[in-house]
Amino acid sequence: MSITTSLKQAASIALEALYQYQLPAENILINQTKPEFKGDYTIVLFSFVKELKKSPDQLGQELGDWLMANEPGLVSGFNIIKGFLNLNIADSYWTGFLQQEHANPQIGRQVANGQKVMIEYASPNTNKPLHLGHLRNIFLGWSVAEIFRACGYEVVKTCIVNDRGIHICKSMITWQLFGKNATPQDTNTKGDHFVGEYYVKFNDEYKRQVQELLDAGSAKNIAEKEAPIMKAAQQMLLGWESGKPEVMALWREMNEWVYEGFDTTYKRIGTDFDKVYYESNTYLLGREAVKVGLEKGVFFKKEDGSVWIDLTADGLDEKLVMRKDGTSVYITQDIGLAMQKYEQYGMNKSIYVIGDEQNYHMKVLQLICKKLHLAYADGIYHLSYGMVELPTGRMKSREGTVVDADDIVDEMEKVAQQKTEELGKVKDFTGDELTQLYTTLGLGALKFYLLRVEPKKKMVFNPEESIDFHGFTAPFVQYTHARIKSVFRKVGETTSEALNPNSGLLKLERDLIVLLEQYGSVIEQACSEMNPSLLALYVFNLAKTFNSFFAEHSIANAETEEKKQLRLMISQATAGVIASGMQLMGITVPERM
RNA sequence: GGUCCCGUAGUUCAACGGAUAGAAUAGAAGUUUCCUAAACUUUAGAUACAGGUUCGAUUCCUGUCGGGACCA
Repeated sequence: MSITTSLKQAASIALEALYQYQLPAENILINQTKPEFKGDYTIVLFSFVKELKKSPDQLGQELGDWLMANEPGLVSGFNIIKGFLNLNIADSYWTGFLQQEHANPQIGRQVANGQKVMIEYASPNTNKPLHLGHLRNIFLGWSVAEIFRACGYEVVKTCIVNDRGIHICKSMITWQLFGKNATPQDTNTKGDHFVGEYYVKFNDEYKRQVQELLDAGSAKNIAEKEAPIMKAAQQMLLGWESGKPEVMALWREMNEWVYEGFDTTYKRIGTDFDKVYYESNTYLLGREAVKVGLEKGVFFKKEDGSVWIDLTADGLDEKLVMRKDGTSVYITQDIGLAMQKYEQYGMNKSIYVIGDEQNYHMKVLQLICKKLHLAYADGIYHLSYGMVELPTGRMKSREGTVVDADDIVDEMEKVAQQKTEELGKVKDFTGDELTQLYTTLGLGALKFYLLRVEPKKKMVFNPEESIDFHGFTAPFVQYTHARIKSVFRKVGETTSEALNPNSGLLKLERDLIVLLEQYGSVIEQACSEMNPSLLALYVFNLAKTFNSFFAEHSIANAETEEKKQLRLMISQATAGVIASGMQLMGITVPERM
């Protein structure tokens, strides 16, 4: 149990014992004591000072006395300033914690809880390569999956591939017209980039044709409709829908190229999926749901035969769920897929990592599932994240400002290489070791950069800042880990001797143990908020505090053997928690750098 | 027209309604006979505006101004 939980429970019992006042432990507010005051944790008294009709000073004194008398293993002293009861936690508590946890690889993690969570992320279209926005999505999805696992959940990672529709037909028709049977292999191009080029070319050609028609005197809306290449793409979509063999063959081949490209990128950035859904298989789903909804009276039919749901009572509007020609719309497919996922996996929670432009859509999806009384409706969560913008504003494909995923990873690794060579600390590494280090540092920096901001907030990707490996970055944290490992290589391991609980702790030693003790709570909070940025913040603070400690106190030449052991244990625990916390963000840490 | 999100140091990010609003970068000044200076120490700098709720508001409510997303 965490120290704050223990303190809350103790305080709750104290209030009952002293004043017969019942206050659930979770309603007691405990903060970390501000550095300018004496103490480790602080109980904020204001919330019950009024109820108990006592002065904050008197209340604090009585509560403090009670805690000292009844929880001597926890509380060793206290002081009261205004309505704040500052508690000193006993040194023996901290040394006991350190003794027990310093070598525990499972530190902060929870045992299996029997719950299953599904996380859907990445979810690309197959007409163009992945970009920076996908990376934020993928890193978030992966990290949240790891965090749930650390909290005892069984995790299923999924991806829905948007592999059908007009967008892919655009690439297909352009390849047919201009591709001269070229392939990714014989042009030595990554498959997803290869197909993406034809998508770009489609737009260029389309624009050209529209202009041609405008010049010939067509009205704008006519020209946009009549451009031959657009009509051809639409023809192709019809061909796909009716299953024309030559269209299907081309579609399969081009998608295959894209998947090869995606797989290369996924592998490189260290991500994968347990189950991949393809929209070409799922886009007809959901019709059953429409039928059920009509029977239950959740949906209604208009005269033209289209089916709707009225959400005006929930502050939304009327939503179309099936067109008059009987074809389903996105929301219908999503309901259908949600049903299929649940049938296959029976998960307790289903998390969708999708950009915030879909907030409305996801709200509607969940609401409809609730109204249909689907078993898993309450388990649906939209992990909504904000757009990644450039300092110049939004990325726009038309203006060529989209940051390609492969390019940015290349760039980051190049910077890692350059900085490593400048410092020259690992000249004895083999080529493979160096390559691995550049990936660890470059990719780590990128992941950290994208994860350190709260997901729901939009963020600015500043290329210059992103390649800065100082301050609030992965390499800073990784460096701390490498330093600790270096100490152990030189000084040796910790002994199994028990720490003396009464030898006293210096401020920075104590600060570090206090931080280490918080790790489990941080994971828990990151899980309940689905927010990896909390971990980024935490490991950074831990590394920073360790660096101060490292500069201030010697480990190898500690004043006594006892101190040396204490500091080795602190170091070992710090390295372990850094590695563990970074792993939850999909970031590895080096032994040397 | 309707719904939703966001405005914090020059910049990028923090702060369950809690103490003197924290970091990082950029700026200024320092630290290497000693465990990795990708580090450490010191310094200066911010809550868009106007009301309200209360012991206390960056946080909650109302309005204004600015930015963004979505629905039709």
